[in-house]
Amino acid sequence: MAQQVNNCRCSNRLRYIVWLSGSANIILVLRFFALRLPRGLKEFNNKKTRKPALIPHNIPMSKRITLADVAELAGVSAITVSRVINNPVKVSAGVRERVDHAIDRLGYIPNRSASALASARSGIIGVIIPSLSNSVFTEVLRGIYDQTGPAGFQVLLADSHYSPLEEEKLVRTLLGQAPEGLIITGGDQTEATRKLLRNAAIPVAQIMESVEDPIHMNVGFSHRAAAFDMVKQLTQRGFQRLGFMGARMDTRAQQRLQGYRQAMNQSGLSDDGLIVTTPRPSSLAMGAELFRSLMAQSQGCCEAIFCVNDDLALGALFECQRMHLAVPEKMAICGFNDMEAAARVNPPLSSVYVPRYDMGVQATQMVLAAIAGEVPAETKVNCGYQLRMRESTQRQH
Amino acid sequence: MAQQVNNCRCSNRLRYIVWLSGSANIILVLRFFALRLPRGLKEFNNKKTRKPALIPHNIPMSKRITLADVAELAGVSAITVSRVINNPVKVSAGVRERVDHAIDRLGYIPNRSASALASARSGIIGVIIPSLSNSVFTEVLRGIYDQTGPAGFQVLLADSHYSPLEEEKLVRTLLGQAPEGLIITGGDQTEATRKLLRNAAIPVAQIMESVEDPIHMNVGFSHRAAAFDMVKQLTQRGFQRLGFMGARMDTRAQQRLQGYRQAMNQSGLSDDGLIVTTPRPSSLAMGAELFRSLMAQSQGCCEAIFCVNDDLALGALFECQRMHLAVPEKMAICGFNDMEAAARVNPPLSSVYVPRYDMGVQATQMVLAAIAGEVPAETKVNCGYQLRMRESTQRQH
DNA sequence: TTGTATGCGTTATCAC
DNA sequence: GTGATAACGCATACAA
Repeated sequence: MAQQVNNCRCSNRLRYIVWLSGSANIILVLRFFALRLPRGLKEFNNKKTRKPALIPHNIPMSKRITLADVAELAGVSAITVSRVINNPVKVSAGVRERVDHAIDRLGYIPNRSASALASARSGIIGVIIPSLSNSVFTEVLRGIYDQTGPAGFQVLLADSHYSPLEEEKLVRTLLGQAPEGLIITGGDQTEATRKLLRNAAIPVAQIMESVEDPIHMNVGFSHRAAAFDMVKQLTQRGFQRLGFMGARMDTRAQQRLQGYRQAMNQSGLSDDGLIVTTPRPSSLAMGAELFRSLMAQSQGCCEAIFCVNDDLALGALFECQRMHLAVPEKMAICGFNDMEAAARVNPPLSSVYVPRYDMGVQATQMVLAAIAGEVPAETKVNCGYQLRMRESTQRQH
Repeated sequence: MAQQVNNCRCSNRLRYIVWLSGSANIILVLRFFALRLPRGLKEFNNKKTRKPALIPHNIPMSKRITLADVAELAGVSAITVSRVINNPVKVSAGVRERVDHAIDRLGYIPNRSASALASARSGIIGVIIPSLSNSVFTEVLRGIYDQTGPAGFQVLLADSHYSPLEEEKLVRTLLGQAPEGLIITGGDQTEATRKLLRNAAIPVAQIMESVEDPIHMNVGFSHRAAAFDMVKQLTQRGFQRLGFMGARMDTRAQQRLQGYRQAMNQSGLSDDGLIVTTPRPSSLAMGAELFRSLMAQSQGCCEAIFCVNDDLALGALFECQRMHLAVPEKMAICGFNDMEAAARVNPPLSSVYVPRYDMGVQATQMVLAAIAGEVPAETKVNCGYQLRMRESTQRQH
C-alpha cells in the first residue's frame, strides 16, 4: 500500500538509485556517474536551510517546517494538510483534528511563495501612493487596509514620490510579486506603465481623481470642479481680489488651479498677480512662505486666498495670526481636503471635504470583486466632494 | 551534445513516454495506465494560464512570460537568462545583449514567488505599526521606505491597531511571506509572538521605544524619561497645578504618564485630580473634550497641562482660544512628538521632539546589515529626544 | 474522504 | 562562460 523509497549511497560514480513503486505506476530512475547532490536529500546534505542573516545573538538555526513535516507527524499526506488549511470541510473531523494538532505542535506557517507559485494566487494587492507623509493618502490607505485584511489579502505598498517615472518602476516591481489587483493614484501614468498594466491582466483601480480614460476602474472626483465650485462660492460672497496658493503642483493641484482660473475668468476677476505656486512640497511653513510671497506680489491688495490644500491654508492662517492680520476680516482663507484641523482652528477654516477613506474602501471593494470574478455594473465611480463653509471665509458687512 | 526531448502521445492507457538522454546520464521514465495530463505539457494542455479575475472590459488573457520564453527567444538556456538578471558579469557581453533584447521585447518580469522559493530569499521586510492614521508612524515608515527601496527590498506593511493580539496574527501572516527581516513597534508583544519571532531566525528590530529585553535589535528612546524631563522643566519654571491629558493609553502613553507621575512625586505636587485619560484614540476633538473634563474635574484650578501628544495639546490649545483663556498666561500647554504644527500655531507649542524618521532609517539599516550577515556592534540604540520649550509654557512674572 | 503524481518559475549545484 | 538537472513548498487534477 504505502510507497517505499530507498536511497542507497553507492560510490562516487554511481551515486544513488531510487526505486519508487506505486500501485499501478512504475517509475524507474537510474542514474549513472557522478551527479550533483540533490539539494533536499537529507542523507547527503544536512544543511537544509540556507544560511540566513547572522543575528546579533546566536539565534539557533531552525529548519523551516513544511507541509510534509506536518503530514508526517499527523500520519497523513501533504495534500490532506493542505486541505485542512484551505478547505477544512473536505477533511473528516478526526483527521482534521490530528492535523490541526500537528500544525500547532510544530508551529507550522504555510509558505506563501510556494502557495502563490502553485496556485497562481498571491493574495497580494499592490498599492501605489504619491506620498507617505501626506495624511490624505494615509487615510485612503486605512480604507484599503480595512478591506483587504478581512478578505485575507496582503498589501504591498509603494511610494512614487509624485513621479510617474518612479511609478513605472514600482509597477514593474509590484508586478513581479504577481499581485492579484492594483490600486494606483491618479491618471497620469506613463505610456509604458499603462501598457504594463494592460498586459498584466489583473484589475487596476485608479483613485483620488476622476480619470478620463481609466485603465479599468476609477474611483475619484473632479478636482477641477471642486475648486471651481469653492471659488465660485467665494466670489459670490463678494470676494474679488481672490488669490491662489499652490505647492507641489502635481496633476491634482494643477486641476484645482484650473478650476480656480475658470471660476475667476467667469467672474471677470482673473489676475495672475494673485497666483503663487511652487514645485516644492506643501507644509505649514510653506503656507507661511507662500503667504508672504503673495502679500508682496499683490502689494497687499489681496483680500482672500484659495489654498490648494489645508496645510498651506493653515500655514497662511497661522502667519496671519502672527502678523495680527484679522481672519476673515482682513483676509479670508480657504483650504482643500478638510483635514481635522480645519474645523478646529480659530477661526474655523473653510475647506473642501473629500471622502478619502471611502475612496480607499470603494476602490478595494471593486478590485476584490473583480478578483472574485464579478463584473461590476459601474467602473467609473464619482464619489463627489462637499464645500464646508466656515468662519474663515465669512464676508464682513 | 544537446539534450533531446520527445513527447509521444500513445493511447489512453499508455499516455506518454519521455525519453531524455544526457551525455553521461540516463533517465528513463515509463508510465503505464492512464495518468492525468501534466499541467504544463503544451501538447496536452493549452490553457497554461489560470483564469484570473474577470476585468470589466474584456482584457485579453495573456499568458505570463517566463524565463523559458525569454531563453527560447534569445536562443540560450533559462539559467543564462537568470544570470543576466542576477549576475550579469558572469555572462559574456554578446549573450547578455541578446538576452536583454529578448527581455525587452517580451516585457518579461521575473516572478518573485518562484525566485523566493528557489533561492530562499524573498526580498521582503515586514513592518508592523500600531496605526496608519498617526503621522508619527508614517514618518517612521518614510525612513524605512527610504532605506528599503534602494536596497531592493519590498515592504510588507501591517497595522496592528495597537493590539498585541492582532499583532500576533499579523506576525504569523507576515512570516508566511518569509520576510528576510522584521520591524515591529514597541516591546509589548505576546509571549506567542516572541516565540514565533525567535523561531523565525530572521533579524527583528523593535522600534519607537527602548525595550528592556529586545528580541534582537532595538531602536528607540525612553518615553518615561522624556516625559519626566519635560514635566521637571515645567515644575522648575514654577508650574504647580500641572495636569496630565492622555488618550489611547497604549504602552508608550503609559510610560509617559509614569514619567509625569515620577516628576510630580519628586516635586511633591502629585494630585490625581489633575489626571484625565481615555482609552479612545487621540484627536484634536479629543483634546478639546479632555480639556473640558480636566477643567471640570480640577474645578478650574489647573494652570498647566502636559499632554501625551501634540494632537491633544493642539486640541486643548484651540479650545482655550475658543474659551478666550489666554495661553500661556492662564493656561500653559505642552505636547509630545513635536509635529510640524507645534512650532507654527500661536502661541508656539512646547513639545518633546523625537527622531521619528531617523528611527525608521536606523532600524532598517540595522536589519539590512543583519540580513547581509554583518554583526552590529550595538544592538540597542537609544536615539534620544529633545525638549522644545516654546511660548505655550512661558511662565508669566 | 484521502492519496499520487506532477507542475508552478526560479535558482543552486555541478558538468562541460 | 554556458547548460542540464533537481529542488524550493504547495496546490491542482485526477484516481481510488
